[in-house]
This record gives sequence, C-alpha cells and structure tokens, in this order.
Amino acid sequence: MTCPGSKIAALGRFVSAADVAERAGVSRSTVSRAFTPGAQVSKSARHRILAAAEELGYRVNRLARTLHQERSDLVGVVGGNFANPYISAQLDALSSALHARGLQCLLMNTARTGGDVSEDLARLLDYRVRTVVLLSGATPDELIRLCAQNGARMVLINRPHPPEGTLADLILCDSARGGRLAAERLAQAGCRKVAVVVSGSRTSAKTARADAFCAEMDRRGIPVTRWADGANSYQTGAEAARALLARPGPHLGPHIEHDGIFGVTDEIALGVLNTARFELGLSVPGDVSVIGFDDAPISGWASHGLTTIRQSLEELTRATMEAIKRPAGAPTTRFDVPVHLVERHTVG
Amino acid sequence: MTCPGSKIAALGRFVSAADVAERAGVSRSTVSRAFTPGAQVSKSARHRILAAAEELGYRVNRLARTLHQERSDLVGVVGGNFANPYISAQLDALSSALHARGLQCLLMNTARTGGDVSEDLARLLDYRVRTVVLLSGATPDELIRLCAQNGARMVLINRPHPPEGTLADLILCDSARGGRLAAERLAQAGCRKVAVVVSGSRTSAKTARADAFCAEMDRRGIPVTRWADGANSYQTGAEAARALLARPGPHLGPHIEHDGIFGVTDEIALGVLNTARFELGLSVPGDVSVIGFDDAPISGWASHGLTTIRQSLEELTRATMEAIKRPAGAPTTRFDVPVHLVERHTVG
DNA sequence: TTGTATGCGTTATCAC
DNA sequence: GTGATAACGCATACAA
Repeated sequence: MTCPGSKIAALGRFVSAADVAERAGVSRSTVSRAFTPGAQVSKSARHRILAAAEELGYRVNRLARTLHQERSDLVGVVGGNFANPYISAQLDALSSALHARGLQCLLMNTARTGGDVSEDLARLLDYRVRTVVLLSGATPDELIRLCAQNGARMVLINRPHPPEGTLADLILCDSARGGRLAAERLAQAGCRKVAVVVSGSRTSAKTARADAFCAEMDRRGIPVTRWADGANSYQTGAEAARALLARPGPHLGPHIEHDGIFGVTDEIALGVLNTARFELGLSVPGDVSVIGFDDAPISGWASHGLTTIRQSLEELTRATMEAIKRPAGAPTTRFDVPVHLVERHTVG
Repeated sequence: MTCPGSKIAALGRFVSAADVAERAGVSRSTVSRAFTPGAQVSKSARHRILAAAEELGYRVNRLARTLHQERSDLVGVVGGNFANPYISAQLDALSSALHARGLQCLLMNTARTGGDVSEDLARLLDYRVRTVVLLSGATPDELIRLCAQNGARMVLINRPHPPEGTLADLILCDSARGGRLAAERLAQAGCRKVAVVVSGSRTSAKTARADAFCAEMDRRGIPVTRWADGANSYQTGAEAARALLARPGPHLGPHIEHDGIFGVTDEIALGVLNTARFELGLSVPGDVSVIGFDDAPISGWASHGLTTIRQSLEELTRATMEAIKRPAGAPTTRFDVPVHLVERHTVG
C-alpha cells in the first residue's frame, strides 16, 4: 500500500479508531462497523476505512472491546515448570489450539522465586480471563473463590477434586489405572522389592498414581518403598536413585536395594534411569527396571527408551479445548483421559 | 473474612468498582483511590473498601485501566516450538522474570497448522502489548511496521537484523564466535571431513552459526558438507545423520562419511547423536564427533553428555528483561550474549 | 447507510 | 478527604 521507501508516520502511541475515522472521513461508529462482522456498512465506506486502517497500521483494541463483551478472549494458563518435557509439549499443543480458536494464552508461571503464588494467580483475574487452566501446581481456595465470584471458569488438569460446587471442568487421566499398570508391569518383570518416586507436593494427581501403584503391589505381596521428597524434577529422580539403589559395600550402611522403580512422571523416571545407568553403573533393565508416567517426547528418544504409562497429549488437549469452549453458564464436566502402557526397553 | 460455610454470592459476571462502592457506601472514585498507590484516602474509608472488595472478590480491571495508561502490562512472547528443550527453558525463565516485574506474558505460538503467521503476530497488537519478544521464527516486515506505527517496542532474540530504524532491541549471542569455537574443537579432535546441520529456514541467526563454522573450516582446509533442510527439530538431526553418516556397503552408493558434525541447535545435535549411536551403531566420539549449540538442560544429562556451545540462559534472560524494562521512547540497544565451549563427551 | 449519544470499568481533574 | 465529571477506545441502540 505504502510506496517503497516512504516514511511511516509513527504516532508513538497506538492508533485508534478515531485516527482512522479522521483519515477516512467518516465517524468513529462507521469505523467500528467496518470491523464488526455482519455490520451494515456501504462498500465504498468500508473500502476507504480499510485502506486508511492499513496505512495507519490500525488494529482493533480488543482490550477496550472486552469492556462490552460478556467474556474476554483471554485464557489464563498456569504452570510451575514449563521446562518439564511433558508440560512444555502440553503448552505447545494447547497454545496452538487456543490460537486456532481465536483465543489468547495469558501465561502464568507460579514458580518464580520469592513470589506469592496465590496473589500471582489472583492477578490473572485482573485481566478478565474467561477461563483459568491449571496445568500444574496447587489450586488455592482463594483462586477458586475468586473465579466463582467473578464468573470465570476453571479447567483443572490432573488436579485434585476441588470443593463441591466449584465452577471447574475436570480433565483427569486415569491415575488409578496408570499406577496399577505400572505395578503389573514391574511384577510381570519379576521384581521383588520396588519403589515409587513422587514429588514432595501432596496437592496433585501424582499422589494418586503412587497410591494405586502401592495398592496393587500390596495386593501382590511385593514390598514397596515410597520416596516422596523434592520437586517434580529430574534432580528428584536422581537423588531418589542414589538412595534407593545404594549397593552394599564396606563403607555403606544397611543394604537397601530395589529392582524396580516407578517414577510418577517421566522427568523423575529419567532422572532415576540415567543415574542408575551412568552414575551407579547399573544395568537397566538388567539390575533394575524403571517405568515412568506421561510419555514425554524425549522418553521415546533412543537415548532413553523409557517404558512408561502414556496419557495421550492429543486427547488431553482436545478435552481441554472442549472444556474451554463451553458456554459461560454451562454445567461443569469431567473428562477422563485414557492411559496405556508403552513398552520400550527399561523394564525386564 | 467470610464465615466458614457461608454461601458466596456469585454474580455470574466480573465484580466492578461500582459494586464495591455500593457495598462500602462510597463513590467509585474513592474505590479507585483505595487501589491506587499513594492516593489520598482516609483510613476508615480504605478499610471499609478493602473489606468490601475482599468479600465480593473484587479485582481491579487492568484492561480498563490500560485505556488510561501509556502502556499496558502485557508483553507478547512469540515462539514456534515451545517444546524445544532450550526454548522451553528460556520461556520458563522469561515468564518468571516478567511476573517478578509485574508484567504479564501473552504467549503466541506461530506453529499452528494452517494459520497465517503474519496475522497471528499482528493480533498481538490487538491486545496492546507494550513489547513483542521474538524467541524464534521469522520477523515479518508487517509486524515491524505495525509495531513502529503503534509505538510498541520489539525485542529480537537471535533474529537477523531488522531494517534500519526499526524500534527493536537486539539480543544476540555471538554466533560467529560460537560457530568458530565449534569448528576449532572439531579440528582439534582431528576431524578430516565434517558437516554442519542447520534447519531449512533462512530467516534466523542459526545460519550465522553455520556460516562461521564453514568459514573457519575453509580457513583450515577441512571440507564441510552443509545440510540445510527441515525444521529446527530432533527429527532433522536424525535425518541428517542417516544421510551424512551412511557407511559404505554393497548396496549403498558413493561412500559419504563424515567424522564430525555440528548441529546448530542442541535439539538437532541430539538427533544426530542418538541416531549415530543407536540407529547406525556408531561410536561417538570414536567414529564421529558431535557438537551442538545452546546448552539446553537435557544436553548435560548423562544420557547425552553433549559437547556444545553454551549461550548463558541467565545472561540471555537478564538482557531480555533489561530491554523490556526500557522506557517507551528510549533508543534501541544491542546486547551481545557471550558464548563458550562446554566440554563433555561427544567430541574426541 | 450513517452519525449521535450512551455505556463498558477504569483513572485523572476538578470542585467542594 | 471526597464526590461529580470527563476522558480512554470501543460497540450499539437510536435518530436521522
């Protein structure tokens, strides 16, 4: 539109509909109409307006538009560890799907050092998000209350059940089945003394995976050690491995040895796996079997070949989008994401 | 504040300052003052207002507030592959730093299938973002123009130089030095025929890494094959490895063999590494040396031990925040992030 | 078809 | 210290 080499008139501020109106010689209302689908504008006016907008670089201010609408286009997405291999894949898929629906992704990282998590989450409401999606972390009662009072919906992914009456859609992978599958697989491999590694936080579905695992092992009479400490991280898996796989030796204390370990997330399991193999010099699955939960992309890499319980990212994302797309007043739903065993090379 | 068990009055819409004013028996103006730092309000009024706000679950509408302010608190963060191990770590650090400064992160994923990237990026301006940060992907002229016309700043991270006069702060890791370091290291390892693997997109600083690598190899008289195809992904590295490391055999064509490969990102290099080791049965660094660029967290895992060129994530994030914090009209800056060789176990 | 007037939720300016 | 009033940028009912 602009001639090559022509100077761009920069206002130093955002261009408004009034600027466009002036340039196109129409009223502000007509400009508004030109950008409102289905509104009545003459062809010639629309043409002039669009040309003026193009020249000026005008874009409708959706923040101001939100003042008139029932709901904004903003979806708050909350997580505490976007570098986690599964969470990052989830975020990648979710943000992409949101844009395809014309929604925007307002990211909230709850892991910042020294911050007040509850206040950070509440801040999402300052931006009038239509929905808050929790990928990880706790669900403060404060947030539940605020969302309810302001008519914002919540989508809880693999989070514990909120109090009765909360306006939250639930997306849950079948933790019970997943934990059981992991236990069955280790039992089938002939493990005699196993362990489960779960992060210290008790506010998550990860506990349910561990519980189901322990229950199934109990049923089979196989002793289980439960390691619950630290964050949901590679490092936690590494530390657990050092403690759980200590080999007997002259300088060591009591002989603690496990022949099967279930990490409740792939990141934890990968920490266990690599520490066992490369730091402790153990053979996996020869000396010890390792199984994870998630099926993060890197778990399938040949460098890991981690046997794991898969929760389908596609299903998870689809269910999340379905929940987000629900009308403002719709009743809450619950969606169960199926899980299944992905057989690779870390269980004997 | 509310009695336990008491019902929460839900309006089905966002609570406004008018609601609070009514409940507290003051005017809207006074409510506004109560939430404006340094404004003049009596102790008793403030007390009543905060109590009413707390009960109702009121939060200041920052979207409406933005209408009055020069700039919004929204920072647009653009990326095309948030599952990439380095990008995701970068996003994790950046989003955390933004929140610590009271800024919000509006995420834009440019990788969605079938979408118009340029339109998606332009959409960021609909939300009056104060700054657009480009983590990856191209920098459409359209976006540059729109930002200039609307007074929004840009921060380009490892992107090619924009046209003269663009209001963009540049954050650049020293690609030339990095590429040279990689070449020197492979030469030092005694490599005789090397290759560089770079993604197909030509709109990025990744090309500069490859160029510098090639130049240094040329200077040393070591032949270089340049593989430039596909995305910045693990898969690209895997495919390149298959082609570049084909071993001579009865059914194969000409003998193409390289003894050193530089992947311009760690994700690519890891694809090369794993394919060489686990699919082609080669010894790394015995048969072939592999070196990457980024130093993503997983590159340091014992399962990889990738020798790589590190661009400090801390420095990168700090520089990015410095750029974001600049005043609206400040002149643009350029920050160079130092790189250095991280010696691990994939180069002989 | 177009322009005027009003309202959305906030802040800033002005009287009181 | 407080309340009325006018912006901010937009959408829309209403008038022309």
